Amino acid sequence: MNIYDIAQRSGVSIATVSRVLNGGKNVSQKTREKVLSVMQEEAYTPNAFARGLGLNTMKMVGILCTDVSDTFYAKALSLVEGNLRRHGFDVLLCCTGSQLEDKKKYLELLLQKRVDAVVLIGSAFQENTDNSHIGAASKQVPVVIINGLVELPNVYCVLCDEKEALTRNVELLYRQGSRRILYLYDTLTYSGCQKLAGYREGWRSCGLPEEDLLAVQVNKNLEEVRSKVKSLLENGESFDAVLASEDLLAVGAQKALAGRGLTLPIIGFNNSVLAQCASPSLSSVDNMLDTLCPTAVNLLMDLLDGKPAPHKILLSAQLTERETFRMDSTPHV
Amino acid sequence: MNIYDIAQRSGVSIATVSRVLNGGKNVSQKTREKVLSVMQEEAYTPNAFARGLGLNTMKMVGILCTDVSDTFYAKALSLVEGNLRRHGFDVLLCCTGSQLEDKKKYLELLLQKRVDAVVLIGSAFQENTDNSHIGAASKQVPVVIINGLVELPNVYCVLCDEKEALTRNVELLYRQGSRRILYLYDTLTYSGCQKLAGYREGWRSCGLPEEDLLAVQVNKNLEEVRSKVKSLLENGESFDAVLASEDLLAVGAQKALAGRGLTLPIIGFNNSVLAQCASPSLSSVDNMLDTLCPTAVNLLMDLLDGKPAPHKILLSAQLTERETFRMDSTPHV
DNA sequence: TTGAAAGCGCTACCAC
DNA sequence: GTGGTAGCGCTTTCAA
Repeated sequence: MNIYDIAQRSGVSIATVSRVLNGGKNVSQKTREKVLSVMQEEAYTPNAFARGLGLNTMKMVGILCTDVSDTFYAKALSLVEGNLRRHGFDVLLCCTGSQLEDKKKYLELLLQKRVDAVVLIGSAFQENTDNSHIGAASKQVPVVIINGLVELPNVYCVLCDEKEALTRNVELLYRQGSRRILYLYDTLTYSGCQKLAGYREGWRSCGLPEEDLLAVQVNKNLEEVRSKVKSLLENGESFDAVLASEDLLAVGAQKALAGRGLTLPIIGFNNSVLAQCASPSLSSVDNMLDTLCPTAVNLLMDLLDGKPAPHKILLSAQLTERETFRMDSTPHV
Repeated sequence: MNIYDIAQRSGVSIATVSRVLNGGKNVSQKTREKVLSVMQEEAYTPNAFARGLGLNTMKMVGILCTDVSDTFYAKALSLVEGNLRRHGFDVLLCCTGSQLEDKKKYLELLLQKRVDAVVLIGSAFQENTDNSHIGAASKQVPVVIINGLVELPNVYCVLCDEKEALTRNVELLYRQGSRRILYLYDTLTYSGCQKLAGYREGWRSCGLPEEDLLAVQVNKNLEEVRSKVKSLLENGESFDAVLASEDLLAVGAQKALAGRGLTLPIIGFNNSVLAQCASPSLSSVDNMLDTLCPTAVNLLMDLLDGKPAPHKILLSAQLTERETFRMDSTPHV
């Protein structure tokens, strides 16, 4: 069933059917109704490929994400998808993993499908050395990065000030009496670097001795984190509070500490459900996905409408306090 | 840059270019190389819409999911996407929410995009009353349901025997000495009903009195679950073990119990990271997404290749034991 | 092994 | 308001 069939059965030309289909203006009420009723009867659905060919768009946006099974990315994806759909766009999803080669390959794959725009979720898409693929993509369609920063033409970034968040956390703990704050982090993506820089910055602003900085890299795996922190403790490493770049790491640390009967102030990051599930529940930095994502989509819609838009939108984070943070921070270990 | 440009620059016809593009057989080595090199030079990418129009497929599979931000669904999505991509298919993602009207609407939207197949993630897509939309969809493309069961032509289901899993859990706890097992559940989707039935079945097989059945429905929200269980305890409801239809519910119960200084055996469901993050970590039923999803995709690939495939594949679940389950189950309360 | 040409189903421009 | 028709960029059949 195609537009010709509908035209024939309605006794009009395909041009008229096309107008009805697209809400065109120059159609008499009577004709429109007739055509619509025929479409209904025949359960006609216009061919999206043909339409795409003609209009040079299928109203699809490609979303690249390193790992949807990650709680944080999953939430971002959910929000972005919902907002895009509200604007009539479909989402072509592509999970890349963390290998640069794969990210490049999949980005190309997405572009080949002729998406109207690309959204990159997470700063993992911002390489330290080589962002040429993003540059290439942005020559074809607008690129929006959620929580990453790449300064190139036609690339737009909406992100959270994670550096500042970490600085504040350090200062907060300092005011509570902590003097030696362990910082756990996993990857050194742009986001990872920002957080680490924030940790150092806070340390400095509190006037703490630089040689006491205690930043430890771990894999994002609960058991590995737990055993890492456990071994830190066993080796006599001393600290009186814990910050983490990710809730999961905070939970791992908490478990290690609990294993030794310790309760220190711990602050996670991302404010995911993991922080809530921990016992006691963990305070965590909320990086405002709930505003970040709609903002990003709105920005994209402006772009596609040909309106100008800022290349960078920076939101400040917000600390969500829970049980772990309300405790007294008596130095231990 | 289109196929005509490439043809011209290569000194051949578009037919030949097309053959090269599709790995066609009848092209001389020399011609092929020439064309390929021109394509390379011009960074030519065939137009996916035109190709879609000609082939009547863009090699896309639509995935419907009620809520990607849910840990369980996110993992399923991740696995399905990865496996589909491995087979050269792109994924059109659509998050529907739980309203039937929306599910129907989005399913249609997906079909309008002319996807090659539809994958429904979760039994939330199996309504108790009206599955006509699934029937309609299956008349156009194969429908694969992950962890749901709809018996219709061209609908294929890959699922986990959750009923049996719950029955076994009850029996296990019974052998450990539990006599009054609280069962927490949220929705009564197909999956929800199966689990509940399994709980009852286990009760029966243990010869426990039916009037002691203690199944309580709660919302899937940590705080709500916690307060619900807390109020059960306050109202003198007695139980000596907890089963849940979802890890989050188990965690909520655990928190309520901990608030009263109780530690009972608790078994969650889905074996998500939440169960690991809880303290003490929770045993949980693994419903085998890691095998379920690849199996589903392989089945789909067979279908698309015109091979026959079973309409139902049932896998048995597996209990992952953690701290909460290794404790003595001394009856409390 | 290659090329010419007829679709695929739609949009949009131009006439009437 | 309506219809005729030329693309859009590709695949595929048929001839050569």
